[in-house]
Amino acid sequence: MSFKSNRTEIFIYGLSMALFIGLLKWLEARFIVLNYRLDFFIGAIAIAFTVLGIWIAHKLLKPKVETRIVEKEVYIDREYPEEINQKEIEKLGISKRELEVLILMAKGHSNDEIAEKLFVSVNTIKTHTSNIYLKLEVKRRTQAMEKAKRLNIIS
Amino acid sequence: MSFKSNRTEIFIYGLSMALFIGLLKWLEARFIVLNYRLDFFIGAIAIAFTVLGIWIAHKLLKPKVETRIVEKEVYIDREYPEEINQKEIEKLGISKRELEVLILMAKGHSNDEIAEKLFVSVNTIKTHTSNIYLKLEVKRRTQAMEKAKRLNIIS
DNA sequence: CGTTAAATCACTCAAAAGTATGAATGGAAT
DNA sequence: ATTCCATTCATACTTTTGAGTGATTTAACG
Repeated sequence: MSFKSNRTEIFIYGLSMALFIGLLKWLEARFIVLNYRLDFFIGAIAIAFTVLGIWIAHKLLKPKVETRIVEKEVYIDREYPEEINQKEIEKLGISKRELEVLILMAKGHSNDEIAEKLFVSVNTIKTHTSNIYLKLEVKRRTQAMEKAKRLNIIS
Repeated sequence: MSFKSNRTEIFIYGLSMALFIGLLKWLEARFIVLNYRLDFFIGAIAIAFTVLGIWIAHKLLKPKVETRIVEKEVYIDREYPEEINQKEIEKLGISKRELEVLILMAKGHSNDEIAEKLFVSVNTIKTHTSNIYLKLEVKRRTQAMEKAKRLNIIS
């Protein structure tokens, strides 16, 4: 259980305690309920202090912090378009060949055309594209194009 | 104050109450503390039930939730925000709806996703895309993306 | 009122793209 | 020397996309 350091609440609790003790003393001096309704009296105290406990717990308990991440769109006007790309490529672990494929892909070429240009089979291109999608964390070729351009890893 | 519907906790609380009453009865029968240390006895009960109250509050009360919003900056590229070529769109005869489809397409959405976003069927989207390809004089969606961006008809 | 363009949808067939898995090779790093 | 990785390729299967055709509805226009 963790508490906030709220002196006012602690003071109120202490004051309540003092008041209850005072009340008890007064009742004791008067001999009103002590003999006949001791059960009831103690029950009342129990209930009262239970409620007090609930109240102070409610007051003093640290609220659970729920962190909510809100995406804030920040528009940037790029002045140096060719600056970031190489770092991003390395960060994503995109290989030379994959980059070649990515560039041709972004120009709008089909897998067959890319395969022809690079003198390899379509299957190879498919493997490359799949790996590109994994590394770019996308599902489709269009998303790969979009993300690659946004990250400036292609022009 | 709102409670979770946890019967076990309520049962435990009731049991505690019963145990305390039983203890009280036993002490009363024995005449041990009632005369001498009544203050102490009642103080102990107060403290015990305060603790109990804190405990049940901790257990049963819905946790306070403090929402902390953390803004995560998402950088969005906006090189030439206002230079979208309206003339080119008109020249190519691309309609409003086709432009909507083209924009979503360029963001990397599949036909299914676009259909869902625009509340129409996939067949409709296919018709639109086909017409877009005709008007842009391209064969594939990747080429459409490339050409549309090159002509600045999309951002 | 008829024409026209835009938008809607369906259906079929075909091509392209993507998934999953396995495997061979050769170069670089340890 | 052996591990690691990039590159290559294959096969089988699924999903997505595209082509072609036809049809309905609605709103705008003269």
